[in-house]
Amino acid sequence: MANKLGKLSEISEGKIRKFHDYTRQQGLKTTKQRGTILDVFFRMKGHISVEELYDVVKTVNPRIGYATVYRTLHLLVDSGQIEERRFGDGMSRYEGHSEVERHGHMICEECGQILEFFNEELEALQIKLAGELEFNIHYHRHELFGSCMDKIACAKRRKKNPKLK
Amino acid sequence: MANKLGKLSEISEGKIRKFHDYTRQQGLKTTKQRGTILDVFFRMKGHISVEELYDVVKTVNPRIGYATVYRTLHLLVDSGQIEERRFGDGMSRYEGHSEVERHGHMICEECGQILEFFNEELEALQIKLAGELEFNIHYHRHELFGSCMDKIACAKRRKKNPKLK
DNA sequence: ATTGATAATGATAATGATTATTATTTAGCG
DNA sequence: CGCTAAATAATAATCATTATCATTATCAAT
Repeated sequence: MANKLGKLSEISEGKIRKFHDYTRQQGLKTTKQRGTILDVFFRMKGHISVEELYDVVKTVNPRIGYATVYRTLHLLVDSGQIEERRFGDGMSRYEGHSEVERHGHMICEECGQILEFFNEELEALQIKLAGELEFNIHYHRHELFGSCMDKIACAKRRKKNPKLK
Repeated sequence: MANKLGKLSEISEGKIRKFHDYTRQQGLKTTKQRGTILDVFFRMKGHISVEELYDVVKTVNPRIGYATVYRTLHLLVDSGQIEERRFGDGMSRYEGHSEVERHGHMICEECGQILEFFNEELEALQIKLAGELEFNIHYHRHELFGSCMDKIACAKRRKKNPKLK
């Protein structure tokens, strides 16, 4: 199932394996459609919307429906292999390649670029603050909205992304 | 226009005044409906959804429409007097009583309670991290999802909030 | 390999929050 | 008072996401 997208990384292969462990354990079935969707998803990079994924999936198998893409992404989230994000552009985005477990995002409001950041000190501080209010953190969301300074690349990306306001 | 909601705070009165400054400056008109909506909104506390606000507004003036509530909230945001938040429960929530400019939220997944937190060190750290990636922050969103430890109150709130999953 | 129970699929309708439309009413200035 | 632009209320439209349902595919047991 080689295609013009990047090759599957070790990490991705591990995630696909864990996904299959999960579905088997849940008594769910293995299907070609899910195989295709997983394969495509894990070759893409970044924070992928359902539409973006579907568009590529269609090029591999045009008979796969939108609903199946949704369902498979939900299963991937349930199985813990990917994460759902909402950055306020009106749709969910999914990421499967977190370099680190917990990280934040900087979202450029000009061009839509998404940078990731992680900092130990920040993590510790959050836990400390939660503790002070007797709060137990399951997961967090930390997003900085603003503008990236890479103005040339920024303008280029903007052109490719006409949906941006 | 006294009702069973709390009384208008100094801060709220200031915000209402600034709102009127804004609309006048923009050449917009003053209407009874907006007056009612402002009055109700600023007597409520917490992170208010359109539906919650509309339900109370209706009790004051049942002839006010849903769309007017939306429009007025947008105007309030545009004028800088309140902030729009999305916590992932599928709808926008608005807050007008930030004790501090920038703060984060801890959201209890059990009962829906929303706590606010603020920390100087955290703010400084964010700016530093953004600087390292040459990113200029306009605003941020920092949310910790988890469980509050106040289990008795938690269960009570849960009962009042049947929409929670 | 065949069968049977059940999960998965694909097409499409439904949902629900938000936004746009439009005919009518109202505010605010001269 | 009368005019003009803005605001309102009711409702239709939008758009991402979910639910529905008839059909098809998987897979364990035979």
